[in-house]
Amino acid sequence: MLDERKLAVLRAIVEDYVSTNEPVGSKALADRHNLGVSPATVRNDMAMLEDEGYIAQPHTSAGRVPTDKGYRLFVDRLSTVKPLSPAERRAIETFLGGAVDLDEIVLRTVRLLAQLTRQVAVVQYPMLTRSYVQHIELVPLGPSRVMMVLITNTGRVEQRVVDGDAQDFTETAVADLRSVLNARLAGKWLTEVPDLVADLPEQLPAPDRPLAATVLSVLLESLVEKHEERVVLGGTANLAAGDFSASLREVLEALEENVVLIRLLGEASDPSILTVRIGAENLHQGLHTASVVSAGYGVGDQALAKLGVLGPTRMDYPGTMGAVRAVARYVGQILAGS
Amino acid sequence: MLDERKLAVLRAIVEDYVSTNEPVGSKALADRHNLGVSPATVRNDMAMLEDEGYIAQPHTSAGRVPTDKGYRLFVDRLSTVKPLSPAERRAIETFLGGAVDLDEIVLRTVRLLAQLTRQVAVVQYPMLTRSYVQHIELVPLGPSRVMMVLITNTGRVEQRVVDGDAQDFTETAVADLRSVLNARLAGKWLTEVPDLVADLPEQLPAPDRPLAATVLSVLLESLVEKHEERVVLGGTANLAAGDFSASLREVLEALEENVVLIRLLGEASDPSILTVRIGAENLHQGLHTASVVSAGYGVGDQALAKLGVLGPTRMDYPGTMGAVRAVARYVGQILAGS
DNA sequence: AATTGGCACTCGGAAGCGCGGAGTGCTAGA
DNA sequence: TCTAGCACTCCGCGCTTCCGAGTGCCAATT
Repeated sequence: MLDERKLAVLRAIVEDYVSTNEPVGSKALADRHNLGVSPATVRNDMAMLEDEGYIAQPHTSAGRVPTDKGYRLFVDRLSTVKPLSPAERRAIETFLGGAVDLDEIVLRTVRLLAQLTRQVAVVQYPMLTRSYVQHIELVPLGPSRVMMVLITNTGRVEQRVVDGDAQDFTETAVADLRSVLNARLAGKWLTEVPDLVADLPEQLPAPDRPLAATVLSVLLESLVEKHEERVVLGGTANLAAGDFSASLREVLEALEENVVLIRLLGEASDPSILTVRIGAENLHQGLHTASVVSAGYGVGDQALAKLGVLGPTRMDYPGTMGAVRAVARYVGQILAGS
Repeated sequence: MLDERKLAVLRAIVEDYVSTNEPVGSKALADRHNLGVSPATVRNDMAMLEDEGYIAQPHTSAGRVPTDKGYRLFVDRLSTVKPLSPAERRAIETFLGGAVDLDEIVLRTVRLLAQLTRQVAVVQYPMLTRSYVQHIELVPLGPSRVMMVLITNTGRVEQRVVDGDAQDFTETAVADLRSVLNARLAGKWLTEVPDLVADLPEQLPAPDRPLAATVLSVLLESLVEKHEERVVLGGTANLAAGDFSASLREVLEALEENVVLIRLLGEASDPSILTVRIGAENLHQGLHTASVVSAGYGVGDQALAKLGVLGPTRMDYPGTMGAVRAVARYVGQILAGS
């Protein structure tokens, strides 16, 4: 059905349309790309491609524009991820290299991605569930208030204030609980934590139990609740440059909701496997005119979180994919090294 | 020069233009607002107002539009802050009431402001410099790594990892330093901290000094560096609704830079004193088509930080000012209560 | 002296018109 | 199966026209 040449035509249409933002016609196509056939032939192919739903014309007697389905085919079979130029690679290295703590790494990453792709960048903080406990600290704040600080190997810190209403927590009880918790949990995966502490209150001397119960409930809560993750946005200004004008409001609204952003990046997959969602493939209503290119990143073969960019469906997929993949890899390296 | 009626005309122009977004002419003006004079008279006044630079016409033979200077006069002398409706007050209370920790208070505040004003909301985290030390915690992470956690009375937590290269920090040295630091600093203003710890290394036994020096340098650094504050944005989607279309990119770019946002809110002033910056009064280049309404908020008469909204110069100033003032007050109350 | 009515004038924006050109589909021939 | 030719479509552009809201000015009125 779709022979080699028809695919070449589709590829050419996508490439031209992406770079010019104008419907592309048979003549221009046959000229610019040396397909070795006449415009008339190209027209036939285009008619076929249109029947199959890969391209469409905005109005009769205009050129063709790729449909979501067309972009899909292009991404799946007609394009190869474009590696970055050496200059870009160097830029990444120097730009990310200077980062000191996790916050800064994430911040720089998002800026870098936005700049490289000229689109909106989204970076998720490394997931708690894929990390292990480095240390748990309990800090007495007052007679019945304790602050719990959970530190993970990825450099992430979660802190919560534990309020025990009128209960009195003694210093020694706090100290005891701290050492027990660390003995049990240090080096363990966060996912194991609930099991590991289930029987803990019973094992403690009676006076310590109320404290332990309260602290544990907060600890577990923080594991569940915050593994809905934090995301950072950058490059929103790139939305102003064309394409979205009509649906701009919807897109901005979607980007304001963290939940939406997290869903956007999709389920975690292996690092350096690229996911591309085109147009209506995005679950969220307001993003039917947008595409998302995302990848997991992490240390080794373990995905800690995802990052990606969002742009119009009319997007330079090979280039964007190259940038996302490269950045994901570098961030992994940086994280591993720190 | 500017008699009572001319001012009334200016007020009417501003109000009409804000609500209709169309240049307002003498006829419509004399009709809608019962000024008791004929269109011809209004025209004379308008000519005068234009000479003085309070209004301008987009092109010959069009209605008049307020200039920045016109808005300025309107805000300073012709309008009164519009109090919120009881329904809105209740909405604020219930919306902010449910917040549990500082992060959530700030988040809800920014959403609330954005929704209430239908503009972009900016909220600054309570300043470190106006807070006092609640507790300092040191957590050993490894042989030569310590985490420092600084907790302030406003519920804010700063944490830093202190890396002592190859130096060995003993558990007892850490414990000693912790208790000394807390004895000296608990309850003290953050601004006093540098003085209070200046002579500290010398007063400690020799073996503890390297640790103390390293930790202190990080502590001081965090005070200086992070008092450039964190800000949170909300309601960016409201930018899509008109007015900015041309300068949208610039505005979005400005909003991405924290430094700009902080400057935007201006120097801290007393709570519930409203600051209004109109058009070119904003320092930042890209924001010459925008206005900012901001206010300090805090507990008692102490301003901890600022919050505000950003919108087009064509903005409902009385309403916006009312909303900003009300929200600032409520946030102060909430903070005081927790 | 301030206000008003009248009047001529201006100019932007919408509506209508014509036209060129890029693009298409179709058919007949290589 | 591809190509050349041809008739047809329709968008976008520029041109004109026209309408009306709005202005400035002046003379008359209070």
